[in-house]
Amino acid sequence: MGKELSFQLLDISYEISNNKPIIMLWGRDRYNKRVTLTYSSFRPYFYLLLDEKADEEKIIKSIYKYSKQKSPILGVESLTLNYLGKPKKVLKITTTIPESVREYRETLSRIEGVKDVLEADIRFSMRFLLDKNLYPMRWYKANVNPIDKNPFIVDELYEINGDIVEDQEMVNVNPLEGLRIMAFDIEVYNPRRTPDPSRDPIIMISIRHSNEKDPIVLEAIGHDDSSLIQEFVELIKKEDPDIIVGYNQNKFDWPYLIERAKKHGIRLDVGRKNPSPPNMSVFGHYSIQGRLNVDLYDFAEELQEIKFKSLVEVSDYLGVMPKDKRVNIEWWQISEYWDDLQKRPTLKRYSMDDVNSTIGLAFKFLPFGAQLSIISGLPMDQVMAASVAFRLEARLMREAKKKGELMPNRTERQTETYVGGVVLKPHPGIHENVAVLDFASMYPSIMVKYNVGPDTIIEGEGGDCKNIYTAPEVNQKFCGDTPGFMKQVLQRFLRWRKEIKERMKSYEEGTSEYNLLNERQRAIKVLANASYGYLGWAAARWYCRGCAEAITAWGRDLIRRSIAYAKSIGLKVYYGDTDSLFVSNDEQKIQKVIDFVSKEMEFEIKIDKVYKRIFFTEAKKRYAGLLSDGRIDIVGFEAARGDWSELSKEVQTSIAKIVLRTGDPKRAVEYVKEVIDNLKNRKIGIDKLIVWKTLTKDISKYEAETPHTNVAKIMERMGYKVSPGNKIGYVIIKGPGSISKKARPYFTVGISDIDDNYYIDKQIIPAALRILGYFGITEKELKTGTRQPSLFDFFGSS
DNA sequence: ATCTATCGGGG
DNA sequence: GTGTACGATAGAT
Repeated sequence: MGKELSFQLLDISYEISNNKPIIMLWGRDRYNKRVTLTYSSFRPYFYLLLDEKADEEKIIKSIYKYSKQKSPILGVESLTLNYLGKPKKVLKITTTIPESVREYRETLSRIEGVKDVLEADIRFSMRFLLDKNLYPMRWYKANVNPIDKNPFIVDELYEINGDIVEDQEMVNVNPLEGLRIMAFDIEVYNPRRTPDPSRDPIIMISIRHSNEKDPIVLEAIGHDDSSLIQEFVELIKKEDPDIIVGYNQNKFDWPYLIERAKKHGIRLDVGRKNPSPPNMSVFGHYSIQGRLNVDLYDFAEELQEIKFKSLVEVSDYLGVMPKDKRVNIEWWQISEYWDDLQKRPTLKRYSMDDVNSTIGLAFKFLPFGAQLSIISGLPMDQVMAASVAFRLEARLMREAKKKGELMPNRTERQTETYVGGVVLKPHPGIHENVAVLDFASMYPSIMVKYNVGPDTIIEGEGGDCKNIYTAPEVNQKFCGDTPGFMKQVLQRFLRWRKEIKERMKSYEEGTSEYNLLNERQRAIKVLANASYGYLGWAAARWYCRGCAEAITAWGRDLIRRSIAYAKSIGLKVYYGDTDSLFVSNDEQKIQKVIDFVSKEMEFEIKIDKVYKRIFFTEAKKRYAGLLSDGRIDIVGFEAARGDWSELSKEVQTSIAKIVLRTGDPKRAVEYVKEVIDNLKNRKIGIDKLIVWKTLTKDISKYEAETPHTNVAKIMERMGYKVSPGNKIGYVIIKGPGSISKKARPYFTVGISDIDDNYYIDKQIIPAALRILGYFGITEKELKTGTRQPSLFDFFGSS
C-alpha cells in the first residue's frame, strides 16, 4: 500500500494534535507540486547520564514516579554510549510532548545517581532531522499515503510510512531550480525621521517574483495602509512563493508589518497553513510556515571587502545595481517624496530599484545558502541567520549522532581569553607592487595535523598515550594515537572538498554544474574554517579553550618561521597578520617561500592578491591598497560611519582614492583645501553637514550632555515627540559654549548659521588626517596655503 | 585622564 | 537566543 514519493525537503515544523506531536515536512515533488508530509510516530527523548555505581533499577522505578499525565514517560532504555570518546552508562527517556522535556530535565536531574541530563536541549524539529539524517534542500524518497482532507495551502498532503532515504538521483540537481522566489521591500512614512509603527503607515510595498521581469508596487491610499497590507497578503497567497527574500526584513520589514497588521486587525496569513503569521524564531529570524524567509543582509555581513553593507552599497559592489544607475533618496526624505505628488513617482522608482536589487542579490547569494543548508543541516532560513559557530555545531551534532556519540550540553561559561595570531608592525608609507601570501585554511590544517579536539586534549600527564603532540609556548598536549572527533569531521570536509574540486574540472567554468559544485565546496570551506573559532567559543557544546589556545600557538610558530625564511632569502616583508604575509612581489623568491612552507612545514601558502600600490600606517590592521583591476581595498579606516556627516565620509574616500591612484599625498592636500574653501563659501549644502545619532533611552535618563540629547530637548520644546530609538539629525551652528550647546535640529537653521570651524576641525580635518597624517601632513598644511582649482574636479564632488 | 554614549542594517 | 558582542571613537567633565 501507499506509493513512493521523491520530494525535496524545504522546511520542517510540528504541531500537537490529540495530545501527540505530528511532524510536518514541507517540500515539493518531482512534478514541482508543493507537498506536506506528516510523520506521526516520532516522540521526543533525552538521556540521563548515570554515576558509575548507580542503582539503575531503582532509578528507573523513580523515573516512572515522575511521569506526568499530560505527557507520559513512554519508555526508559538502558544503553552504553560514547561521551567525549569514553563509553558511559545512560538511560534514554522517551516521552510524548516536546514541551515537557524541559520540565522532565529539571525533575529527573534531581534523582540520586543521575549525574547529568543530556540532549534535552535539542529542539524537537531538529531532533527529527538529526535522527532521520535529513538535510534541508536535499531530495528524499519515502513511502507515503495520500490524505484527502488537506487543510494546508499545498497541492498534496501525505502521511509517511517507514523510512526516509536520500534520493541519489537528485544529489547533483540545482536545489533552487523551479522554486518560486519572491523579493519584497517596504517603504515607510517617516516625517519624524524614525518611523513608529504605532503611528506611521507603510506607504509602498514593492514585490518582485523571480520569474517576472517587472516589480509590482502596492501603494497606500493617502496615509491609510490597511488595504495595502491586505493586498500584500493576498499577493503572497496568490503567487505562493517557496522562498521570500528581503534585505534586513528580520529586523525591520516583518516587525513593522506585524505591528501595522495588528493595529488594523488584519491577519498576516502569509504561510502555508492558517493561521500563519511570521513567527519570531531562532537566531532572530522570522519563520513562516511552509516557506523560507531568507534575509539577504545575513549574506552581506560575510563580505569583509566592504565596510558599509547597505542594500545600495552591496548591490553596487556585486554589480547587481550600480549606484549611479538607480534612484537614490536619503532615508530621511522618504515622507517628503510621498507627500509631494510631483515627487511620488520618483519614490516609486526608488522602491522598485530596491526590490530589483534585492532579487538580484537573491540570485547571487541563494545558491550558496542552499549548499550551506545541504552541508550544515540547518534550514535555509535559519542557516544564514545563525553565526558560523552554530552552522558548524549543527553539522557536528549530526556527526555525533551518526557515530552514536552523546552530545555535550550547551552551558553558560565565562569567556576565557588566550593569545591570538601574530600581527606584525607594518612598514608605514606607500609601497608599489606588493603580494599577499595566505596560508590555506591554516587553523583547520593545524587541527588535523595535531589531532586537536576536546576528546584528544591531555589533561595532566599523558597516561598511556604513545604519540603526544605538544603546542609551542602554551604547553597544551594532544594524543595522536587515534583520530579525534574534530579531526574526523575536518578530514571528511577536506576529502569531500577535494573530490568536488576534482569533479569541477570536468565542467566549463560558469556552467550550472560547475557553479553548483563551486558553491558546495565554498560551503564546506566555511564550515571547516569555523572550527577554530568554534572551539574557543564559550557557548559551544564542544568548547575547548585549551584547543583554541594551542591552535593559535602553532599558527604563530608557522608564520614566524615563514617570515624568517622569507627574510633570509632577501624578500621584503611589509606586514603580516595571523595567516597572511605582505611581501614585495618577487615571483622567484615567493615561489621559494611557497616551496619552503609546503616541504619543510607541510602546510600550504599561496598568493591571494597583488596590490599595484598599497599604503600602511604604523597602526596594525589598517591599510589601503589599489588592486590591478583598479579596485581599492580600504581596511581599518573606519571613521566614516553613520554618525559622521556625509561631507567627512566623502572627504575620506576621495582622499584614499587620490593617494592610491596618483601615489601623491600632496594632491589630496589640494583636494582638502578645495573642500574647506567650498565650505567657507557656503557652497556645500546643509544636507551634507547633518550628523545623525540615535536616542537609546528616554532623554531624562541621560547622565551626560550630548549634542543629540540637547537637540532632542529642543525638538521636544518645538512640539515634536521624541522617544528612544529615534534618530536625531543635527548641525553645529556658530556661537559660544560647548558643541552640545551649539547643536540644532538641521531643519531649523540656514547655511549662513553653520559653524565652519567645527566642520573644518571636527569633520574634515580628522577624516583627512586619518590617512594623510601618515604621510607627515599636518593640520596646519591642510588649513593654509594656496589651492589649485582644477583639482577639486578630480572626483567631481560638490 | 576618565566616563558615557554610539556605530553596524532598515525607513 | 523571542541575536549579541565587539572595538573604536567623540564629547563632556
